[in-house]
Amino acid sequence: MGTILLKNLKNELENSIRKAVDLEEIVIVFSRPPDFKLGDIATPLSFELAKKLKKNPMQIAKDIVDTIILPEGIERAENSGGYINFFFDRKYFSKKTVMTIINENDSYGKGEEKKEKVMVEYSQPNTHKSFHIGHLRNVCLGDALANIMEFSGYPTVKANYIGDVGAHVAKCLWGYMKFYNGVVPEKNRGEFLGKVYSEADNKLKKSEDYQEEYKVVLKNLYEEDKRTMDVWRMTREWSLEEFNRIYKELGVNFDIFFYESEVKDEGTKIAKELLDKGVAKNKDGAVIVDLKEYGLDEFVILRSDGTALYSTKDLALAEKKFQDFKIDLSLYVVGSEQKFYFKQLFKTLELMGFSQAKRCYHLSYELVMLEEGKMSSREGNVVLYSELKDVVKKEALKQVRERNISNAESISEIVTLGALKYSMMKDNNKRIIFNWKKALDFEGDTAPYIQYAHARASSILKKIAVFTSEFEIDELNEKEYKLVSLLSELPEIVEKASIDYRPDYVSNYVYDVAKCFNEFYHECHVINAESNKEFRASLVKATKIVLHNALALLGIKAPEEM
RNA sequence: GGACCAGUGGCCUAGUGGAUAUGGCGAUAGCCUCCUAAGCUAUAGGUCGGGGGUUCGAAUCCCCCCUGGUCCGCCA
Repeated sequence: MGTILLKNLKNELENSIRKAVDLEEIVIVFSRPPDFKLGDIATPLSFELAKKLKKNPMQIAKDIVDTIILPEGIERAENSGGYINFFFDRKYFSKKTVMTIINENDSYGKGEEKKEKVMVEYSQPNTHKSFHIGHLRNVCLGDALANIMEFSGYPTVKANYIGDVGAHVAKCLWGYMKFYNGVVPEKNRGEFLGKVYSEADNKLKKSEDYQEEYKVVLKNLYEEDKRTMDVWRMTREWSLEEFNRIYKELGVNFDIFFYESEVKDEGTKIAKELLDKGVAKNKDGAVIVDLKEYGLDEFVILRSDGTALYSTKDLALAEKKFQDFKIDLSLYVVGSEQKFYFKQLFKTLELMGFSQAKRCYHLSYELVMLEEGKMSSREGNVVLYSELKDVVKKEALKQVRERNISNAESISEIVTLGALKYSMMKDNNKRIIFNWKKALDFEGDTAPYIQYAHARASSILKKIAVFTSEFEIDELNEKEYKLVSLLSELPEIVEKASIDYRPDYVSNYVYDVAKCFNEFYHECHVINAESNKEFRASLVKATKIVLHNALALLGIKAPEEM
């Protein structure tokens, strides 16, 4: 890992300020001035000090500006209404930044290697149900989060946890055996099961006789009746095949797959052990952990009939993660409706004595909804991932063909997946109201816009006969410098995203970079540049690297042309 | 009833203690003999849900209220 210029400058500057102020225990906050003309970084420190020193903030700022010994690379400090604004040696900064990016290339933005091992659990689809656009949000967010953790230096394990047991499976199996027994669809077998599930659920609501039949299937499933298990294994495989096809298409690679069916027995054992240890207690035949003193109610960890619950299995899975995989941080990407549940789970893990319980984090996200309301696999009013992908792909293909580009098929695939993923990357505390018009929009704040900027940068570089990363800078104009300045921020953005678990920091950033590049591109010619030609070429290369690296964190490919 | 999340121009959105609130969509007016127009430029559009408070400074923190959503299940 090379030097992170911007961060180093800030550190050195902080030291200089400390010396100038000569006070212990002050927190120095930096911000960006609203305009580059005012400086490169600023601090409102004097307002903070005014209280302590009982002096006018303007005077304090002036004193600091007069006495501070600035580190190398920072030209001057200015007092502006109490703010202290610092000006970089911009040519030096630009040259250093661009050269650093080009040298580090794919590693630019990478954080220092860390010892703590992270596991990100995401996707967690249920077999025997359809994979819809709500599931897509989870995969996109989870994969981006895992990529960000890894890039910021944590050894990271990408984990999936498949829900292959439970009532929904029994419903689907009942429906299959009742109405489709022996049917093996040619293709899209997973989707077929999704439809069977929805149909079964509907019919079960309407008939008590059906209910009785279903209960037998449920019992058979729990008791691992041979015939039922055969159908279960076959259909389960259909769903898994479909999931794997989707993951492959999305370019998502899990390191490990867990299955509910594999941890339920271990979970049952744990629940009983907790009962013996006194961590849990018996209530009406069920095993519960009393969390009332933590404001978390009672947590049921085993049914009174002795069968496993979601919680039972999650306890076993967590133990496996801590003990077998030796992870230090455990991140769960799961919908926000399970917030309370995860608080209970983490508290219980803590009571079980796992030190890692404090480093468990539930990254929650809100639903993807349709304009007419919530989607429900049960109701069957869902937009399937495959439907959405096909429609978007068709539009992308149409648009690529209009542009006369040779490998239309692969480019349109890249554009399609980029557009889908990027749209899922928004603030996870907000609902996404899905609509087709927006899904087919490739302009403005979208992935294709960013990919397009990358393609243009690539195109320029191809047209430059001799590329040299040796350059001097004459005069820097505003567009050039603004771009440099933004590019210098990637390492900090990645770091912040990994600390706050916020993939959207990266998606917002990469959009800003693309926008800034487009503005630069329109104002500053590169190939026929009258000045700064070599510098601009290098700047374009650096931009391409930053766009590529940031998009890669989001799991989005950066095409050479489009 | 209790808890949590959200509320920013017509719509979507950035910003969670700092300077004049960021962009996008849509609208209007321009820019392809010039490195790809999936682009760029300009214009119009704002009680940052409402009201109090803390602070030198609040979209951001505290309190109350309104609206929408979620959870409080031996479902996941």
